[in-house]
Amino acid sequence: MPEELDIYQTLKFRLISNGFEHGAKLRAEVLRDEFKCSASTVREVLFRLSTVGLVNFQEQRGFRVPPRSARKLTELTHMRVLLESEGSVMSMRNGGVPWEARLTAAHHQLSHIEKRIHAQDDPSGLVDIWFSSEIDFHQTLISDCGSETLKHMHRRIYAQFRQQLMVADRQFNFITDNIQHHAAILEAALSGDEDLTRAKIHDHLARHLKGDTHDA
Amino acid sequence: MPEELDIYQTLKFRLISNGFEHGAKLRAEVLRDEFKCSASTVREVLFRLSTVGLVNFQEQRGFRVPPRSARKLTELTHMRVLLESEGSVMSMRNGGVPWEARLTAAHHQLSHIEKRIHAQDDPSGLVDIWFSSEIDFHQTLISDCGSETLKHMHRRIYAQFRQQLMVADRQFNFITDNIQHHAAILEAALSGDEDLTRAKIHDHLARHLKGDTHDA
DNA sequence: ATTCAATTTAATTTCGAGATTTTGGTATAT
DNA sequence: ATATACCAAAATCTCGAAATTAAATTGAAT
Repeated sequence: MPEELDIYQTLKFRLISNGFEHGAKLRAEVLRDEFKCSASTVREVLFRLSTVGLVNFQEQRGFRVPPRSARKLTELTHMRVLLESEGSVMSMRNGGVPWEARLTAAHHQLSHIEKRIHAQDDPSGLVDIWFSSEIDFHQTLISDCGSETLKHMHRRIYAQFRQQLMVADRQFNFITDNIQHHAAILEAALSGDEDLTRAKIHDHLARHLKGDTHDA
Repeated sequence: MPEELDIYQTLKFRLISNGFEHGAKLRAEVLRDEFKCSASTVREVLFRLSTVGLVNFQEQRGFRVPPRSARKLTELTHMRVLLESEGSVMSMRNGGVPWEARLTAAHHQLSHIEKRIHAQDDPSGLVDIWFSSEIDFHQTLISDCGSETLKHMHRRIYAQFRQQLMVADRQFNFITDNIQHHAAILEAALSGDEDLTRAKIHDHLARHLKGDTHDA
């Protein structure tokens, strides 16, 4: 049984959902106890996570959680805009009606969650569902771009973006805007207007592009 | 001594310069003899090369050189156009005169090599120099984009592009076009015309884009 | 008191062997 | 003849300890 995959997934989820402190050291000798395996195994997993950019590795100095950096978040946002815009436009050309159907479905699901969150006082129980729905929508957006390379890069960037973005806003004060943003992206994509779609994707992420004022 | 770095660099160079057959298996137990080290060490190096996308890794099935694929080359070219266009335009805005100076210098060097190649019958001795000059020019193009993330992604993509692109054209029949392309990119960048620069970068790489008419 | 060097401590990297899994071939049954 | 089950060979993965290197501490000198 590739138990290593479990360790990989567990660590990845924890890294993305800020289960570690930014900049914290990841010592294989410590993590071995939690997963009841050898230090070498943890080491390999950490190497693979550095593949995805979720862990920093330095020769002779071990592994660390990437430090929090407003600049990096800006850069990652910029890349997201670039990749998602390009991928969406390509999907609009290649995907056809089946893609529009899947995008509509993904948006319907996301919209449903976001409206529940918006109506609720304590949305903490919906965080995980919202999280995966948000990923799903944005991945569907670029799913028919025809380039595995682009999608692979986007997965990397998105994961790092999540890791950088501390969701301190547990009250989801941004959810009102998000509902409109996502609807606008869907509408633009279905209308076939490429420039408008690019613009709406940019607007959706714009708040992360300037100086950071992204928590409450 | 971090002898592992030597192994990494050696293998990386060999992978990029097509020192292995595409799709070939990379067995740690075999490579250990060449580098006179343990199989585990080679294993780690291969993991790190899979980080850069130069080696494919599959659970329980070891490491392989990525197979040759026309589609992948197209995708990588597309990413190069996307990243280099964006990075160039950002450099044009941020870099100022110092960047223009460095770009001019890089082009001068590259141009010199390419003209020598063009004039010579057997340019095989100039391959390595041309190779590094070409990298340098394209990296200088995006060097002042202000995003380490973008540059990091570009390095990955460029290395994979090189790996995919079998330089079967040992006679450098493309060199005539390349001289004009590179000059056109330089001229456009110095003129400050962003759209023209994007267009020239696209034209330069267009021959690797199959059946896909990219936007202008 | 501060700086620098030597020493001690802690962490990382390397290693080869044993355990696990895949692969390839052979035999048996349908 | 095809398919399935089983077995042997080879490759991969895991492990814990030894070797190497970085970090922390101590101590001496300015």
